[in-house]
Amino acid sequence: MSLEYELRFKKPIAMLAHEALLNTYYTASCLRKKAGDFLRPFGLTDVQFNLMMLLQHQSGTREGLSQAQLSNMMLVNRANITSLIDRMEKADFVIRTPAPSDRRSNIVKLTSRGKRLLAQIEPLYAKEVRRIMAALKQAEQKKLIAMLEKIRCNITEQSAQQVRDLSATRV
Amino acid sequence: MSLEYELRFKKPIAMLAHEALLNTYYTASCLRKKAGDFLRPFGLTDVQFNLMMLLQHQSGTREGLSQAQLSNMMLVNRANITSLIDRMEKADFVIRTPAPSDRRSNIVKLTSRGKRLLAQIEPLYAKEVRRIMAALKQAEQKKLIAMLEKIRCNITEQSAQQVRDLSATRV
DNA sequence: AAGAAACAATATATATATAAACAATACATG
DNA sequence: CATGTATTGTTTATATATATATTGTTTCTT
Repeated sequence: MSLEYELRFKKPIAMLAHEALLNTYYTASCLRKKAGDFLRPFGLTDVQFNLMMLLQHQSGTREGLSQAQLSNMMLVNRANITSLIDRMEKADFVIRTPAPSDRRSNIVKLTSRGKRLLAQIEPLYAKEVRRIMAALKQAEQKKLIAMLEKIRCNITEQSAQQVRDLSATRV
Repeated sequence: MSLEYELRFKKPIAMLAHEALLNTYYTASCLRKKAGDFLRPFGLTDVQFNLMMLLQHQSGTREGLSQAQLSNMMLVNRANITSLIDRMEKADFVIRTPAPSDRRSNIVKLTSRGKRLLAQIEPLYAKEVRRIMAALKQAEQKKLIAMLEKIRCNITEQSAQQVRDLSATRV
């Protein structure tokens, strides 16, 4: 099932590079939509579940992560972390506690309700992830990861033109 | 540069399948952010540019596409298409015209301003897409596309459990 | 130690995503 | 031809994304 077919395009995508890019974007979109459908019955969005997973598995020696750490880990900027955690605190999934060492910082932790819910969802989620990604053999999954890493590497790298533009503005 | 490193994870992602999924999602996110940065100086968002590209390259014999066609092609639902096109019409990039055959339907077309802007941006955009995707050889790009298609195919497919659930509700 | 720079969280504004409900129109079928 | 059903676009409500500006803290420099 090609992208063109799925999106009912009338004409093929002219550039292979563009087709690869659009496929990446569209697949991520489909994965998000699927995650949303899966999580909705539990009263969670994909972003909220992601945050809870981070709190559960990426906390350091002490429980919890600061909002800044969370926003770095989630691709969600600080502005959104505020309202996201507002909503999750209201739903009693997480709680803010002041950081002992830095009065600017909040440590976000899972509540017992959050932990219970996560423990319930996680095995089902893992099973569904495995089912979907079983489309690819393990070696293919590794290859996919490597290719996507290469692309990200080229995104961050500035083009020669951009470097020239920047140096021009500095004059 | 692994995902774990880029997102400053303290612990590795336990499941390969999950790592592949998160890589897909994160790479798409980076691509969108890059597109946003690239298009902002032109006063466009990535979604708006995408819509203009569809109007330019996917119109049939007659110029323009209906809002329903556009929303199918964009992963944006009808609700959003309305406000999206409101904004773009306000900015004089597109215009709604009544469909001759169906009084429910609007045909959306590029304005001359929209066409001029697109003509200006498109070659620069194509160049940047080629630069980024040059991280992969052509054969690799094809392989990437094929793998992503396989994943999407597994997303739409219902799991055995879901089928059981559905048939249960029908009783 | 005082000021500058960096950082954490919040607030605000705009632009998507997504679902759900609704009105107008088109269509299928008895 | 009448009626039920599907489709198109709009509206509303909630939840992200994103950038920018602001406030309170911390850290770095001198």
